[in-house]
Amino acid sequence: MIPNSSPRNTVQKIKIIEYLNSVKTHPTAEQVYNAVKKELPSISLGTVYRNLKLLADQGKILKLEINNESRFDATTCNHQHCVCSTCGNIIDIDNQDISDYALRNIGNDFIPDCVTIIYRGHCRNCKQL
Amino acid sequence: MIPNSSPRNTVQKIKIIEYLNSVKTHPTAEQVYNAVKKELPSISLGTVYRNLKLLADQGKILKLEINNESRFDATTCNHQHCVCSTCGNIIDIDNQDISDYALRNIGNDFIPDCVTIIYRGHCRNCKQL
DNA sequence: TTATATACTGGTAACAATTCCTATTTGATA
DNA sequence: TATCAAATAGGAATTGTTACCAGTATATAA
Repeated sequence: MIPNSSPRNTVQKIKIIEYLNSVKTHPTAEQVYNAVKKELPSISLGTVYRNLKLLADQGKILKLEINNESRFDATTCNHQHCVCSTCGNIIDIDNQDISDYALRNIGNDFIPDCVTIIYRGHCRNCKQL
Repeated sequence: MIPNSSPRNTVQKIKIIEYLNSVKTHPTAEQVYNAVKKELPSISLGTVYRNLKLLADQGKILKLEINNESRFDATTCNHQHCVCSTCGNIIDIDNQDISDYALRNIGNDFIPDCVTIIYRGHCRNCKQL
């Protein structure tokens, strides 16, 4: 008998993915927890963390590290992020050329799997002077 | 009388910068603390954190966020970093073209101050199959 | 269907990185 | 030098994250 080792589609996991797919923001684990809790009041924070880690390891979601906390994104293709120093919002940039250029020109010292590009500056709304 | 509000060159701050200038690694706050402590046994971890944050805010050092912890780098010009998924080492890439390309092609939605580029993959030593 | 193995869960404790607090010290000005 | 705000040491508190474990629920096969 072959041991059952396939991942399971639990309600918790499904709701977490559904939530991430429904938002354009880049929620923290805590924010995912609070959102999913509305539909699944008994879900625990640990389960949210466990599933977010699982999904990120499988490449199904993206994990960003900004200001010493993790943020999650259901859009996994190589896109870029901008962090506004004034309002703190995170804006997506969708320019495959930038990632491609970065991956192509890295040289021979390192064999990259992927590249994370994070801009810091100001969004249009917060543009100053 | 004008209040004294200029930043002070404390021994602690100076030793922290000196240490960062002396290494090619990308030490964590804890590692900076342990290193500076050898010369300044009474320095506190809080002081290290405060100064690292201060220096990063002033643009005098670079703060990287890798695997949920901060790492610091005295080289502030736009260079790139590679994190080896196997050995965990961080390797510098010094290719201004990549940062320039990323900054030039960002479009009009965001006005960037700087760009952080982090590759994940494998270094030469850990290259597999 | 039902039985079964086991992946996953909730709850909570533990942990590690970072920030905060307060009395004390120190560096730059006058 | 005397002054005094800025910076410090030390430690407690906070925060984000992971680990643990006994109980639960899902996917497979009969």
